This record gives sequence, C-alpha cells and structure tokens, in this order.
Amino acid sequence: MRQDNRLPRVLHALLHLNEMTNPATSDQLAGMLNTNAAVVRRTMSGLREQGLVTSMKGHGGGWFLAKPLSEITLADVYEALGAPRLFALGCGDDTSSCLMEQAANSATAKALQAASDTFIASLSTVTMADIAKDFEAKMLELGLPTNDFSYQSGKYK
Amino acid sequence: MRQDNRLPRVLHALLHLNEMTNPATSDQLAGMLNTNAAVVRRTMSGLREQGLVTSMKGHGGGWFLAKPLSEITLADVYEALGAPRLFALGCGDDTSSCLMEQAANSATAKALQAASDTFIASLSTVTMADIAKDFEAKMLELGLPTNDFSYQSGKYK
DNA sequence: GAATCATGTAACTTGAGTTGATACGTGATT
DNA sequence: AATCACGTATCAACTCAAGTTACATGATTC
Repeated sequence: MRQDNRLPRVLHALLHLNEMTNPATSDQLAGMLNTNAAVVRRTMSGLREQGLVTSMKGHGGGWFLAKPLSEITLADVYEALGAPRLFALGCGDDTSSCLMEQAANSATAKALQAASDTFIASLSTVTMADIAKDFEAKMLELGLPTNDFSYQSGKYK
Repeated sequence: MRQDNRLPRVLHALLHLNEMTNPATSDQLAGMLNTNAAVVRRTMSGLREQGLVTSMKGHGGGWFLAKPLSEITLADVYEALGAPRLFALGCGDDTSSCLMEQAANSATAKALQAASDTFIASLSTVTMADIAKDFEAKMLELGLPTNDFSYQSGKYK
C-alpha cells in the first residue's frame, strides 16, 4: 500500500491555521501542503466533524481553528481522521481452523497490539501547542523572527 | 497498500516444520498456508539466508528447521523477512524547507518510532517455542492428542 | 438579483507493493 | 534418463491513499 501521510499533513495544516488571522482557503492550504484543494477538503472534513476546525463558505470563507492548539492532542487528530489503519503488516486470517495458524496469528497480533497501544499513548501525550512550541524554538535558534511565516519566498504571507 | 501477511504466514510454516520428520516440500507448505509453492519459496528464502531453515533439492528434498524453535525469536523471523515496512502511515517528507512541516513530521515520526520500538521489543521476547507451547496447551484444552497434526481432514499427516 | 468566491462531494485515474499464477532453469535422487 | 523439488523471473490482480476534474450549493459583494 502506498503510504498514508494524512496525519503529518493535517498537523502541518493546523500549525499554519494557528498563525493566520483570516480563514485559510483550501487553495491556500493546498499550496502550503503541496497538494490540491480537493485533497485538503477531503482530509480536513474529519477534523471539522470532530469540532477541531470550522469551515465557512463564500467570500472570506475558509478554514480556521475551532479551539486553541493546547486543547488538541495528536491522538484527537488521529481519531478525527478516522483512526486510519496504522500497520502495513497484518496478523493473518482469524477464521482459520488450523490451531497452529491461530497460534501464529495470535502471536503476531499481540506484538501489533502492543505497538498500537504505544502509538496511541505517544500521540495522547502531545498537544498541537507542544509542536508549535518546538517550531518556535527552532525559529529562534535559526535567528528568524517568529512572526515570519513566509517559509517559501513569502508566497503565502 | 494491501496487507503484508508474511510474518504470521512464516510463523505458521515454522510451527508445521517443527512437527514434521521429513522435509516439507513447497507444495505441502503451500497447502498448509493456503497459497502456492512459488509464494512459499519466495517468502522462505530470507529465512534460509539467515540460517533459520534449510532447503534441499531433489527427491526427498524440501524445507526443514536449521535450529530448534527455542533458538528462534519472532524478531529473528521478522528480520529474516527483510524487516518489511511496519506502518501504513508515513511521517511525511523530510526534505521540506517549511519549519512547520518539519515540526509536524518530527512529531509523527516520534510516535511511529516509539511504536516500532515496542513492536521489535515485543517480538524479541517471544521465541517460536513459546508459540508452539501455546499451541500444545490449546490442543490439550480441546482434548486433542498433541501429536495429531491432521488439522484438515488429515490431509497433511 | 447577478456575479463571484469557496466549500461539499462524487467519479475516475494513478502509484506502490504484496499476492497469485505460470514458466523454466538447475541440482539431486532414483 | 527420468523425476522430483528448489530457484528465479515475469506478469496480472487487488487494495487504498493521493491526485485530478467536475459540478452543485451556499455566502458574500456589488
């Protein structure tokens, strides 16, 4: 399967939304994320349904945060995306009548379950605000003004 | 992407090999794993290279264990398969010049790394012999003789 | 109220990678 | 010499995110 990059993508989008004063259109976000508007709408729709962001139609419309980043954990975002399949690995078919196969599948499933638990737990401990803080720290480190978001030739400033 | 079931499949195969007195042909294993001989050969080739199993050509040839199950951990098997990609999720493109994207990708990567570490650690603590023991326990529980491996109409006995 | 902007959504194509299937070469046994 | 079985290459099938296009709907502006 091709890689599913929706999670890091949406995290990226939320960071940008946090820095904007006006709603960002799907086209603007698409430019930031190097994709197109339809993908943005499709991907962000889950976040809207979960109340993480709001979208408005018409002139001056677009996307904006529905709550502060400090109240959004990475786990919230992952869930809002529909908790997409985490693993490329499967644990076999559980309908087999072979006891050996059941034992093999069960052993695989246990390891995957442990990994999944760790993943969710890891996401739960981090808020979007934490990521924003990391970003700002790096900006300072590079000697850049933290209010300059013209990361690519000022294209989206 | 389609799910990668090589790990549970190979575990299943190893359990069967452990119970056989003669080498198992690829065709026999294919029957046990509900696939075909070419897939078996392809999938098992990594295990042969890592010295977990041996294969012999010609009359009476086939696959057999190169070491006892107690000396094979699930991590060994996973590595022998080439440590196939674990996640369906990606952590984004790390060549981006956008610091926000880097922060988003980094946060995703951390969670994936933690999950991967847990997965490998979990695999490392279990040997194939442990799985075989689980299997035998279930056989006893069901009141079946532990030396009866005719799990499907005695087809492979 | 007409034009424009922007979301909402559907339909189709593309791309990556395991799996399934077939074929054929090579070595070992009888 | 015939047969068995592995070793390997090739090709099609299937899955699902991502890319793309198109069009309907609603909100704003003039």
